[in-house]
Amino acid sequence: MQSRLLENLNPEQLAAVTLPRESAMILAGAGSGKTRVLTTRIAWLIETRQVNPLGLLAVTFTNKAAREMLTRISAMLPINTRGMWVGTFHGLANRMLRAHHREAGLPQTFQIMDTADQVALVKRMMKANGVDEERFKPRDTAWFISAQKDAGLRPGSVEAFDDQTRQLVEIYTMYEAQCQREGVTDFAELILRSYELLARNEAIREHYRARFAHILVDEFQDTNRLQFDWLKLIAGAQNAVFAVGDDDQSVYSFRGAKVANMRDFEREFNAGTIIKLEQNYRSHGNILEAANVLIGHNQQRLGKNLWTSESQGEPIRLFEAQTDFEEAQFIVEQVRDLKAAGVPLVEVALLYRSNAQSRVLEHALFSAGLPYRVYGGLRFFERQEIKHALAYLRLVANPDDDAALLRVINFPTRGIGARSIEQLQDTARAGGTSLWQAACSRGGSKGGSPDAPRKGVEGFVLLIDRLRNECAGITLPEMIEAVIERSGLRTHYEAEREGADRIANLDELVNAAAQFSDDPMRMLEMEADADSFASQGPAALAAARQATGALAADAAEAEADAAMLAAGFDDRPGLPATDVDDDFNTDTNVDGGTGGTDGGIAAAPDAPADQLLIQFLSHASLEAGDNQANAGDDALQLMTVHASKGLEFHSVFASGLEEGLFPHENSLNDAGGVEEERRLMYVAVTRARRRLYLTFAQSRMLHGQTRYNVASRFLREIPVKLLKRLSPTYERGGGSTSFDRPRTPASYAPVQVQQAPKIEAAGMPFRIGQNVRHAKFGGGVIIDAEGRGSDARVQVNFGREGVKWLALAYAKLDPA
DNA sequence: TCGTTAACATTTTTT
DNA sequence: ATGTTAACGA
Repeated sequence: MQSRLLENLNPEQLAAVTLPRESAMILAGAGSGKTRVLTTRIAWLIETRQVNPLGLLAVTFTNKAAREMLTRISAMLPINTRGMWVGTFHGLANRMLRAHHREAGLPQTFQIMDTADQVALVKRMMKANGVDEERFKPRDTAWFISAQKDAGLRPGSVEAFDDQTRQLVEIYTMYEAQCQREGVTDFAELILRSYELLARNEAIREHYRARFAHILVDEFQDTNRLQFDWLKLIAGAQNAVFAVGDDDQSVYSFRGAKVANMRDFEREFNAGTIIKLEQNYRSHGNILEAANVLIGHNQQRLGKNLWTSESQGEPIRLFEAQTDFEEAQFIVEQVRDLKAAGVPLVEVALLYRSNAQSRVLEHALFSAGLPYRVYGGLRFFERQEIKHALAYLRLVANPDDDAALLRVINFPTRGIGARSIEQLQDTARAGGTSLWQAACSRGGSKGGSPDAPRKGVEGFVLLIDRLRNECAGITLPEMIEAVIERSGLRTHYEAEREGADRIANLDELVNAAAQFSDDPMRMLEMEADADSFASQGPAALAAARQATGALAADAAEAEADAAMLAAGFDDRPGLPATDVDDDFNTDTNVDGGTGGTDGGIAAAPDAPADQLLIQFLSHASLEAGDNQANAGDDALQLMTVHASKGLEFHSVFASGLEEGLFPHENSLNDAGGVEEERRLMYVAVTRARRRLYLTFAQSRMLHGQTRYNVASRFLREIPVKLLKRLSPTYERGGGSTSFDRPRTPASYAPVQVQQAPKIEAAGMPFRIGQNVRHAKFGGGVIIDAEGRGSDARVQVNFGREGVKWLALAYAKLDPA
């Protein structure tokens, strides 16, 4: 009997879902049902008993994608997804490191820095070691360090041929040592550490290899070198890696993603099969054809052509505006029409290449009273008041966390100035200790009345100690409340003018902690104690339970266990997940185990709240929270093209399609830059189901200056027959005037055209901002002028051909 | 220690 | 234009 799961799959999807246990690459085009294939395969493998839910590993890039996957699996199968290894690279690495922290050389309470923390730490290291901050900017240096880690390189392995690099490596070395001292990691470190753990520890490596017979990877085109190697290591030679990706949607090379990984996959993972999913279920024909032709301009492709059974649909609407302001006006009008026509605003996306472009758009939308939502601002856990509160919590969990200490030692102010901190740092450096230890020894006659609130370092030490004691027997939300009150954060923000929002956010943090505490999905994060027993069948589970006595973990595993039994997954010999040697337990998973010798807080068997705190802090670092303003309402969706990847909308506006902006001028230098920009454009186009607007403006306010741009080359790459010009000022060749605009609705007419700056050359037939045509360079726009009469020269931006100065006496320039 | 001013840079971003 | 950070003076 054929499983119901397989109904309604097309032949390629079906083939992919039901592939035998071997490595395979699924080339899944935009809108081809990629996520469906991935989740259906997981469900199918489980349903047909080819694998135990705990015997597979599914990796994504975002928490959102991981959640989506779990949700869909739950909907397809009556199993408890708790305990399954479905998550992000970072989340899973974190989970592994918590379970084997000793072998990985980390304290169980190790903290994860976000990018800001990382930069701050680099800066501290540079300052402490007298590195010239002019020559090495902390941000760039942090970037360098992450890039090395993403390539799998420790300081010793980085090849440094020049002085500059040598010094960077030196900073990297110091940074690494400091991280180790403090017991903190950064994002890249999680994966690198996890990689090294697997590489060095055969028992652990074999354990996971035996466990994960099936490995599934989403968005493979976004993997970097280290992630690729990590997968290879954990898969081993015998396990199957089911990789799904689309080389045409690779738009993250700037952060280390290697499209080439898709090509290398076949060879290095022994991929037996490559399946292309080319049927698009999302867009109408015209949109898809535009996308196909556009991406066809790229040379570096694996090759894939999307098709649809849908009709051609509407033409793609092209609008050329005089100014960015006018462009925004146009969009407002169109959105109103769409709304009037019954299209929900959440189904309408307004995309742009860079965040700076949202400003004009927002302004127009706001004036028009159209509700909108901007994605990509500050995330919840990145807000300063939240980071402050978390820093106190981090100190409670691990006082050696210098970054946390520095953040809050004088916030709210308690009279600890720069000089006190410097002294602390000297003491710490001299003794090779953390700042906390320095503070304890210095600030510290432990005597005195404990209730007398003291100023200075001593008071701070007292505060943290008191907090830690207080946190011992209470719940996580209570801990956070205690921190907010005791630290003085609440009082501080209450006194601040704009503090109301911050107080609200702090209350929200308590809320989030309460929710987190009883969220079943929390298993996404980790289950440090009993985790590595989980795969080993009921017998090992029982042993683990008995050994640990850790209530939280116990309950969780028991639940998962029960679910397994209910689904009939108990003790089935022969499956990779169950035939792990028992001695693995005693050898490698010592935490909270029989020994009980671990000195860490979390090792105490009766300390579930501490475990919860560690989990919550990981959660805060790994999932920075929603970056969307106010959910719920029917609002227009504003975001960068990058942020739109993976989403789809009824109608899409792709705005600012101008040379220099999209493709972005900074991308023109680096190799493959334009191709990546084109892929980005491809992503933008393929977000639309029914209607697509492409808009650009001849002039745009950027960095306080008016810039004159020419239409993006990508517009020219889209066949004219697919386009409907709502403003004919944009001409492709042809000598006709750019302004033969037919009667437009009044609302489309330019509202207020920015007055072009005066040119000193009186009587010159050209103006700044005017479109011109050159026999050799093609169409362009005048952006500057100088001289007069026979000396007159104009500077023309020809887009693709670059910006050139031309003498009017010689150059054949025609008004276009 | 805190508040003001000057300098500065400004693609894309998840974890 | 704008928002953030570094340096400076009360």
